[in-house]
Amino acid sequence: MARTPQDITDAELAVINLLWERGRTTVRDLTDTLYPGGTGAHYATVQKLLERLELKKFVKRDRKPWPHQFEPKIDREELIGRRLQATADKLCEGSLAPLLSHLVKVKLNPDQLSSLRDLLDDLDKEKGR
Amino acid sequence: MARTPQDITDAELAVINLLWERGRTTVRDLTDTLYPGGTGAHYATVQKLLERLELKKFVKRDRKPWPHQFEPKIDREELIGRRLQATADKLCEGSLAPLLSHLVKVKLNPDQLSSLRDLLDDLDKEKGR
DNA sequence: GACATTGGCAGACATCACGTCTTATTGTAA
DNA sequence: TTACAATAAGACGTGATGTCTGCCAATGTC
Repeated sequence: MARTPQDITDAELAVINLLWERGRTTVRDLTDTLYPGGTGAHYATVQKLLERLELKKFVKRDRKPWPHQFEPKIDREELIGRRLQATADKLCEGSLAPLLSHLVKVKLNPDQLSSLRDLLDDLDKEKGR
Repeated sequence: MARTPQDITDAELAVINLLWERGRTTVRDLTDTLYPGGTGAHYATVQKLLERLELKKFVKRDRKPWPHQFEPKIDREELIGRRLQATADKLCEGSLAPLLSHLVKVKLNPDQLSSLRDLLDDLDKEKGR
């Protein structure tokens, strides 16, 4: 049985998290934040993670400026959707309904339930327009 | 950055999936279904997967009968919840709300939305009782 | 009871994912 | 051109994961 690689690994996630904050920045900036007082090795690590993220199309690299500028090509919302779908694929034959029903029945408290209801109402209004 | 091992791996999931169907059964039965006409090696593989699942408390082994009987200690629902929480922990600081809002806003079609509404109504009725 | 068959157990093993680091090359600014 | 920073390419160690071998224990058959 073949192993399924992660879309975005934990270390990669740390990088892209920062990218989501910064929007667009350099390896140097990311490294200095992720590893304050870090060595050249740390810098190379971040570089490698960005390289892999670029390969997987989760990050866009602008090679025009020097040094290169990086920005996320996926936002947190999309990643959430991707992970949810992956969970549904593995556990529910692709159907999202079981995820939803589990959230509603087991994981949500009354407050969250009521804001969910509000959210549904808002959507209805939009649709009605 | 330490890697986070899977709760249940893909190969293990194949086994526990079958366990969910059978409820309670033997290695032999699982192996014959998973690897029709399989060899002794396949049998040992299933055995090892079960051993690891037992270690991780996802499967219970009854050593009284011969051969041993296995049954799941976690059901699909619980595993879904676990995966959802893991996603929330990694992407939303543990909060489930973003998952929910993504599902509602992006992944669900009108039919699914309306059955979600029904589900909420049902829950309300139960609460009212 | 001796034997054949099946199951259990312990551990070896190969592969790959992942995080990290080294080294060499290239570009930039002074 | 010299010094320095960034890029590029790849090596490396560890551990997760899936698989398999080999040996012993339990069971059933004659």
